[in-house]
Amino acid sequence: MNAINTEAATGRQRILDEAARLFVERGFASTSLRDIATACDMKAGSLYYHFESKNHLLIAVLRRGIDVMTVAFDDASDRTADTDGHTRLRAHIRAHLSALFENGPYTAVHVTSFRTADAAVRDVIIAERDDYEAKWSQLFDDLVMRGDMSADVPTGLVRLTLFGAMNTSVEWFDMGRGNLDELANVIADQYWRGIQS
Amino acid sequence: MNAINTEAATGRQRILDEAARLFVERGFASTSLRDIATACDMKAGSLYYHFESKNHLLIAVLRRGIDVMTVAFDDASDRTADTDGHTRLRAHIRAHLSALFENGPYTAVHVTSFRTADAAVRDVIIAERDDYEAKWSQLFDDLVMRGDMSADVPTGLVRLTLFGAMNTSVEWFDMGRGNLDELANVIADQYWRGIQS
DNA sequence: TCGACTACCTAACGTTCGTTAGGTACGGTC
DNA sequence: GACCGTACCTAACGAACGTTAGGTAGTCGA
Repeated sequence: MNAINTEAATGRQRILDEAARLFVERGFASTSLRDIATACDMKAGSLYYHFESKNHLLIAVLRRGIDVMTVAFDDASDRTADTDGHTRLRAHIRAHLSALFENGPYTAVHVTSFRTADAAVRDVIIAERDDYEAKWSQLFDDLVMRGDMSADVPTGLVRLTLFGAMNTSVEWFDMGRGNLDELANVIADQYWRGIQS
Repeated sequence: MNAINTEAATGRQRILDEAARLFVERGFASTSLRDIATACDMKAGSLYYHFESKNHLLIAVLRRGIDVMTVAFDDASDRTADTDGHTRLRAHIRAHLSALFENGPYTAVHVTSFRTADAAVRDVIIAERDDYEAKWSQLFDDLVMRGDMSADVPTGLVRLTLFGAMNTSVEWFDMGRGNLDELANVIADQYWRGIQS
């Protein structure tokens, strides 16, 4: 499947892995096809056997990022659909963080390289990514409907700030030092209860 | 001073303005010195009269971004130091958003171009930017000390997620459509009270 | 009137980039 | 053993990049 093995894959999969890693590390524009090829023990021209351009490679990486996010979200929904609001929110936050840190660098590329991608790339990806954001909208709507969440809350804006809070963690969170469960709890508690005493 | 005039400045100031705007719009790596020069009605080589390299230009832009943030923060502190916790938090959130949207694109460059900047650039800037983050840490410490904020809250993590929530707004907030006061209120309420019913 | 200084321009340098055309080694199939 | 598709490599193209050396108009105090 999309298993992240202990050691590197080969061929097309290897290219996707290394490209995603480098896009997150240095940004899309600062990563050359020669950089990616070298990381795969290949030459730059060889990448064109698998991808017709650098932009199409980026599209493939972003697509996989959406897949990873979506699978994680749906899994969280399956596990917590019948629980209380706080538990559901925390599970979905944990799932998004999992997509960012535990299933390859694909989802993180959305955070670091989507904004400055060519309009042609963004147009292709936006529609697919909107489906993921719609899942979050539905989650918030459901929380309001069930009375778990205050109806006064502007769910659209809160959802956007929550994305910001989660996504920016790729800039400072260190999987080696920090604990992802703990981070998910902090964000969930903060969004649920607030920080006032 | 650093006034943002109705129309473009000249010389060095003009270069900084256009460079910051383009860095936010396309990203640092995707903005060429020829792009910046053209926006200033200049030629690429002329930029070297004012800046010794593209990286030094980025440093100058980032420095100004820190200035803008810091001035906004201190101003908010002066105005609300003696008020309640919620008011203080909202004022500082509003100040940060003001730095991002109302005082030129300088601060926004930190969000979009700092992460992928050369290590040499980051090293120069990090120390100066740490001072700004320390101001936020002190604010949180003070809120806890005065009993406004729960002592259970991990202020370090919450501060990082708050930065994420605020900063990512440069990707979706539209000054023409949205209201910055309203956005500041939403974020402040959410962080203070939470979203639970 | 004269240098000196400021603020640019011109033209080019060497490098790196995405991309392409044509070639090659190799495993499987008939 | 001829053939073929797969998965690469080699070598080069033109374009764009950051950067530099040297030139030039305008301003200004002496």
